[in-house]
Amino acid sequence: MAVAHMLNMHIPPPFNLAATLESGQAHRWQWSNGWYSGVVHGHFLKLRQDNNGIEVRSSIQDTRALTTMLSDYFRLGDDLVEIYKRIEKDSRMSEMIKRYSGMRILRQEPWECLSAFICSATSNLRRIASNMESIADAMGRRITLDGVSRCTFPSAGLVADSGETFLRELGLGFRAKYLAHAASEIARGNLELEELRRMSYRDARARLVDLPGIGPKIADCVLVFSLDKLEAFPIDRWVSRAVGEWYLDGANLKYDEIVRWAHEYFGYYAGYAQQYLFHGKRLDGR
DNA sequence: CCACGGCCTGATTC
DNA sequence: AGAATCAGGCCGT
Repeated sequence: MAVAHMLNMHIPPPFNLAATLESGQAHRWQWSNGWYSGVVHGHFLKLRQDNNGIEVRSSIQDTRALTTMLSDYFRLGDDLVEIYKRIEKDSRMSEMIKRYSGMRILRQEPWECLSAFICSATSNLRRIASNMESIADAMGRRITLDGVSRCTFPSAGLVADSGETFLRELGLGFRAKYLAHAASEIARGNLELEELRRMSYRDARARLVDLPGIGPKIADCVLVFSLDKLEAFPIDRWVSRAVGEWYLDGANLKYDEIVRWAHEYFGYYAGYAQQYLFHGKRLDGR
């Protein structure tokens, strides 16, 4: 068995690993004995926050490559202090920022992110994670670290080859058709997710919404959590409640009207504002 | 354009 | 206990 390599990586405060990994944006992190374990870019990683940043255990010996990968994944280029200044428009947001200070938006792999949010329709975090794990276990490549094994998330080509029926058997329900279709579009070369990264928010979103089973909410999630569109403002039931109760006094606005409001009110970093509203409202419950 | 039922399925609620 | 209800939506009518 391969030996685990260790790395201590400095991350300037504020940084909150737990809030970042458990705020519903990524779906394959598991907590056990003080460590978060997950698979990023085909590598099995274990992470633990310490005073200086994070401790990392992995099979990667090239510390420079690992540091670059994590810096990209955690979007360390985003200056949280500056972002807070821009979105802290009121005491409510101030409270959320204080409570979850250091929660970052991740830069996930687009295909995996798209898959997760296709699975998210009328589902819940536990089941989304279960679906993602089933897909990985069925088609991914098995990798081991510290005696534990996980699987990489399979390529769109592999998922396309597996087919809708197989995905249904994995428990995706009506979402199986949508995931199979998206996988097929990518495998055939009709859709290149990395191209969306270079497009404007509007154009990239229009391209995603074009796919069956992908509406504005799922598109916005993929755009903000994997394609660098920090102005995307996904509105699920929690964000809808938060905005309705805290800002719009129950006004019955439609999805894109709320998005427009969010852009005017929070500005470019509306996506970050959304993450704090979502996390806060969801943990408060009901 | 708007409203509403239906969709898979597993956990939770009644 | 067994049946409704509800989950980080979207589609078709």
